[in-house]
Amino acid sequence: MAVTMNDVARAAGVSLKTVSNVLNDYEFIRPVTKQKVLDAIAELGYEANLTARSLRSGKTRMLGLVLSDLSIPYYAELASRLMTFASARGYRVLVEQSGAEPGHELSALQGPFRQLTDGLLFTPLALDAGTIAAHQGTKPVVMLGEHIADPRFDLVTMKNAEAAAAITAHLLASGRRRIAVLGAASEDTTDSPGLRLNGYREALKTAGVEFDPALVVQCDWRRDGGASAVGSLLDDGTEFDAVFGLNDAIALGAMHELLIRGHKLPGDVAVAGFDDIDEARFASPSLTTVSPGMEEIAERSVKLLIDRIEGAEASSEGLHVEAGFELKVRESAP
Amino acid sequence: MAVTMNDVARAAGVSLKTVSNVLNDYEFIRPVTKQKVLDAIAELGYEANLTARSLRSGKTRMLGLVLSDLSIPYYAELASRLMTFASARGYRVLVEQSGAEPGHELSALQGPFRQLTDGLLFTPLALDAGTIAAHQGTKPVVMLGEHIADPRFDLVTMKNAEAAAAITAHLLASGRRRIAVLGAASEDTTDSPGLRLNGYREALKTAGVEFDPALVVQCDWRRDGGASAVGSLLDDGTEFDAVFGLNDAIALGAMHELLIRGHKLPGDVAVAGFDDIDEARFASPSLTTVSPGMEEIAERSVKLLIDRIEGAEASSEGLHVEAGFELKVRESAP
DNA sequence: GTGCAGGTCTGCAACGATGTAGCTGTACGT
DNA sequence: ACGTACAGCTACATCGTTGCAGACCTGCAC
Repeated sequence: MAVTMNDVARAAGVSLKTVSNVLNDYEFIRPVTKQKVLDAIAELGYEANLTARSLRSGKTRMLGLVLSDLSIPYYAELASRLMTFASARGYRVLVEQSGAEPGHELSALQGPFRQLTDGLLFTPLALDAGTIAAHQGTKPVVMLGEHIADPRFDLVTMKNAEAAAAITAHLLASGRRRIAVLGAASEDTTDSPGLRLNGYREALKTAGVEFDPALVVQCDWRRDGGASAVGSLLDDGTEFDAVFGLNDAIALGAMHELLIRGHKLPGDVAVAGFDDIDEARFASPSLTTVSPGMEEIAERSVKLLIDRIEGAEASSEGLHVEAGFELKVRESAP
Repeated sequence: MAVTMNDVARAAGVSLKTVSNVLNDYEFIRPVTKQKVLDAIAELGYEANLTARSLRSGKTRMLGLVLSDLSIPYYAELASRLMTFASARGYRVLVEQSGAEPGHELSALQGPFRQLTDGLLFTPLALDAGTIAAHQGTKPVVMLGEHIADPRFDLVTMKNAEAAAAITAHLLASGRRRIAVLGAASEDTTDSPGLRLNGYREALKTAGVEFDPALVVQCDWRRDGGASAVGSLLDDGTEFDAVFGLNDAIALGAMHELLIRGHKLPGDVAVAGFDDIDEARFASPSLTTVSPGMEEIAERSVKLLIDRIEGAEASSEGLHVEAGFELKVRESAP
């Protein structure tokens, strides 16, 4: 059996509660008493039982992180950083994979997972704002990403439209005029595909270049999505001199397909992505992309969530945070 | 306040303990009583308090996963699969990043993290077997990877030597004779660099090709490690017609550097890796590598650990499991 | 009719911590 | 000298569940 507070109390010759008070930094304890307790703790090798503490206090000191799949590099890198920041504030992160399925997202929001955590970092991909609002419960939730931009929720996101516009402007500045966009989804402008597409169109308008719907291709946000999307453009005979993948995976997949089919990069086609995942730097050619400030997103979302949990952030409105972005010009689109 | 068992008991007109018995599938309950309880649970929307259950039962139904860094693709993919398998058996996975630092590994082994989990999936990178044995405590631990091959521990690993030999043999079969090895560390043959290097040497011996120490280069197991390692070979003027990166990241980094310096792949140099991470398929050229059976590793390690936790696996000896591997021949070394 | 087995259910204690209330003793103002 | 304030500590209840022991009932054997 493990050492309990009771054992410590007996060894130190004080009451159970005094041990608890020492551990919780209660103000009014004589130094001599405190020392007796600390000595007893050290001698017995006592460690607080976190489960018991959770039961009594109602806090677990864990943050829930809901994302679709940890094997997606963007999420893996984000999770890693979130854990680091959470750890610095004395919290752990418990990850739940939703597979982007509404049922899983909902059960992460309401089910036992929720009980285990004091607050949620939530990347909603399948649920809409109304459903989330109806089931979010009383513990704090911070939204990550931009699928949900609703004043009711706290949200930490990136400057999707501005960054997409900046990278499009970069392609235009290098003389490209027919820029294919891969990965667009609906015309919905509240999610990241929509916002990025919007940024692209804004940049075209600013440059006075006409928008051509034939250059916009839907595809999965994965490498094979990008590969087949650019493949279909080539097969259709659609002309283009640049490709903007709405994320790096798409761009890398497209680059791969273009190289296989014998196109020269960036000579024939310039390629740009979005996210600045690690491998963008090491692709051949290295991928021009935009870094959406993941470090900042991780830091600020953890801070916001913990402040909500601990009551330090009391505003009743949802706070919206947008991290800064940075253009990363590399070989694929100099 | 949340609904408790007491509320359910009152609503169903039975005792607290009967509700508990229903939830725990106690054998001797009349169907009619069980139904009353289930109805009350449904009506009140009762959900068991996991913290209280943990305190009472001493089980958390969480598995600890200790790895160096979740942003490393291999670990991210492994973690994702482990979570899926654990979830199928009703367990969650709590991840701890050690940064491969001995202090962090040790605290994951002994500290509060351990309390929160019923068993540990441990990737030891910095600690030696003796230290681990001295601090592993009483809860089950399953080692992942090959840093520790000690009969005292359960171990799930891959066929490092055999797989490395197979891929080396493949390079030899295609006519390559001077195969550089990137990522070797010490001469230690118990860790993965050592085992893979050994497999390489075995394959050379079998083919009657002499081993040349000049072709073995130490480097970090990352893309930039591979890039600078192959760079130093080129700078030194060492001749080689193939590169075997001891993992895919090294191989991809090397490939990148070779392409930048104008070498033709696989014409001038064939490149092979190890791990079959997702991006190996999508690199240009796509990377020949060996798949170490990650799916199998994930499945069997979770099964072994949970069987230990639940007492289904009682052998007192450490069990050693080796997953099968599969050669993935692609463009970089056809 | 009594004894026994065992199905069905109940009550109490316990897991290990924290919250609340209250009990002392000293310092201080008047 | 006495009341008050508060530092410093203790005792007890409590969080929501499960383990243990036993009560009660029914059916069957003798």
